[in-house]
Amino acid sequence: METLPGKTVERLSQYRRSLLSCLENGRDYIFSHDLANLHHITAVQVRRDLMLLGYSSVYRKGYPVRKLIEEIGKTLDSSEGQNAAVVGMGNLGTALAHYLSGIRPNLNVVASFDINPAKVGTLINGVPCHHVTALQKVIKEQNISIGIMTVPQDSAIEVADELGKTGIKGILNFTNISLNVPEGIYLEEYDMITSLEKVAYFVKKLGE
Amino acid sequence: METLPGKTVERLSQYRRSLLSCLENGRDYIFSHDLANLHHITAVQVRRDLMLLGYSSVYRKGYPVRKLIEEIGKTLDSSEGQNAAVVGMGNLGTALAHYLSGIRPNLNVVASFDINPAKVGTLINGVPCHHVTALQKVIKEQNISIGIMTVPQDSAIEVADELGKTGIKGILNFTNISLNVPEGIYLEEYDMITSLEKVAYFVKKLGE
DNA sequence: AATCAGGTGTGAATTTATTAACAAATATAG
DNA sequence: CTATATTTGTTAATAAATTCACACCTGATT
Ligand SMILES: NC(=O)c1ccc[n+]([C@@H]2O[C@H](COP(=O)([O-])OP(=O)(O)OC[C@H]3O[C@@H](n4cnc5c(N)ncnc54)[C@H](O)[C@@H]3O)[C@@H](O)[C@H]2O)c1
Ligand SMILES: NC(=O)c1ccc[n+]([C@@H]2O[C@H](COP(=O)([O-])OP(=O)(O)OC[C@H]3O[C@@H](n4cnc5c(N)ncnc54)[C@H](O)[C@@H]3O)[C@@H](O)[C@H]2O)c1
Repeated sequence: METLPGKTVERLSQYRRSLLSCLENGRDYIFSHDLANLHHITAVQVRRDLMLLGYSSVYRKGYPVRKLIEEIGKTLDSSEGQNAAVVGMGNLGTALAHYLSGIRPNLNVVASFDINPAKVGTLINGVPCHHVTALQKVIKEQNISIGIMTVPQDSAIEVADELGKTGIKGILNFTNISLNVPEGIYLEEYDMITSLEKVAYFVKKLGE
Repeated sequence: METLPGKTVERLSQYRRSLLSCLENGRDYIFSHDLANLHHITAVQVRRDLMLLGYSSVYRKGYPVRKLIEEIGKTLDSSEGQNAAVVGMGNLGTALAHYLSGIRPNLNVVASFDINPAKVGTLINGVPCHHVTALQKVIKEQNISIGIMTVPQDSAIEVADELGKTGIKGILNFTNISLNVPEGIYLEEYDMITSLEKVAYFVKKLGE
C-alpha cells in the first residue's frame, strides 16, 4: 500500500487506542462521529482516514470495533514484529520502558542501555539494561530496529552517532536537542518543553 | 499581536531552545539557514516564522542570537509569569516536575498533586506535593493557570473534571486517554505510544 | 565608488490537510 | 413493501502550511 501521511498515521494510532478501550467497555460498533468526538475532530476526517486504509464498514451500524482494530493493525503494524531499545535509563527512560512494555503485541521494548554501573546488568521494569558499549552487539543480536533516546543532552549527539552506526532504522528522540541522523533512518523528535510553552502561549492569549 | 498558528508557536519554542544553546557556545549571530538545519526545515520557513514576530535582523550578519531570544520571549512568554502544577506524581509526573522546574524564568512548576499518602506533604524534586482534595484551594491560592496531567488513565476523566472546575486555563495531558474540557480551557494532548507507533510505521515502510 | 557575494523579507504559487456536499446504501417503522 | 431517517464513501471546494522566486539590502573586494 501507499505510504500514508504522518498525520493520518498519528490519528490511526489514536483511533486504535480509543477502539481498544471501547472493546473493554463491551462496545462492538462505533459511528464515525463518535470516534471523531473522542478525538476532537470531525467525522469526515475519521472517514477519510479510514478510507485510506481501504476499509469499508457495513453501512448504518457503524464500524465493527474489533474488525477496525484489526484493519488498523494491518496497516500500522509490522507482521514480523519490531523490537525497540531505550538508551538512557534515567527518570524518563525508566518510566518509558515501563510504560511502553507490552503495549502492543508486536512492538516490544526488549533492551535498554546506560553507563551507570549500578544499572548495567540489572532488569529495570522487566527490561534488561546493558552498557552502551554493547550497543552494536545487542542491537544486532536482538534485531532491534527502533531506538528511544533519553540520555542527558550532553551525550545526545554522541549516542545518536553510535546508534546510527548500529544499523538501526528509526529513532525517537526525547532529548531536548535536535539530532542529525544518516539518510535512511527515520527520526521523530518530541520536546515536552515545547508542548508546555505552547499551552502557556495559548493560555496567555485566551486571557487577552 | 495576532494569535500565531500553533505550528509557528512550536517552532519558535524550538528555535529558542537552539538559540539558548548557541549562546552557551558563545555564538552571537546565526543565519536563517543555520537555524533551519538545526531543525530539519528550510531557511524560508525560519524567516517566515520570524517575520510573524515582526522582527527584522541586521542584514548580512545573520540574526543576533541574544536579541532574537528576547524577541521570541516577548511573543511566547507572559510578562506576569505563569504557574503550572503536575497532577499525578508517579513515574512520569516526577520526572516531568524535575525536568520542567526552572526551565524558563517565567514559567514555573510550583505545585503537584497525588493521592498517595506517602507522597502528599513532601517535597518531590523541589516541588511540594498536595493531596488532590486540595486542588481547588492550591490552584486558586497559587494562581496556577496550567495543569499537567500524569495520573493513571482510570482517574483521568475524573481529575480533568476537577481541574476544569478550578478555573485553570490550560491542560497538558500525557494520559493515554483523550479528554473533554469545558470551553475556554486550552487542551494539548500528547501520547508517546503514538510517537512510537509512528516511528514503527515509517521504519516498516522504509524496509519495504 | 562600483561591483559582487551572500543574506533577508515577502507576494505568489504550490502542496498538503481539512471540510463541505451529496449520492449510494440500508436498517427501521409503518 | 415502501418511505424515512441515518450513516457511509468520495469528489469537489476550501483553508492552512510550505516553498518558490525574486527584489532588495549590506559588507567585502577591487
Ligand atoms: N525527565 C523528564 O521528564 C524529561 C522530559 C522530557 C525530556 N527529557 C529529556 O530526557 C533526557 C533524560 O532525562 P532524565 O530526566 O531521564 O535524565 P536522567 O539524568 O535521570 O537520566 C539520564 C540517564 O542516561 C544515562 N546516561 C548518561 N550518559 C549516557 C550515555 N552516554 N549512554 C547511555 N546512557 C547514558 C545516565 O546514567 C542516566 O541514567 C534529557 O535529555 C532530557 O532533556 C526528560
Ligand atoms: N510512564 C511513562 O513513561 C508514561 C508515558 C506516557 C504517558 N504516560 C501516562 O501517564 C500516566 C501516569 O503514568 P505513570 O507511569 O507515571 O504511572 P504511575 O502509576 O507511576 O503514576 C500515577 C500517579 O498518580 C497518582 N494518582 C492516582 N490516582 C490519582 C488521582 N485521582 N489524583 C491524583 N493522583 C493520582 C498515583 O498515586 C501515582 O503516583 C498514565 O496515564 C500513562 O498513560 C506515562
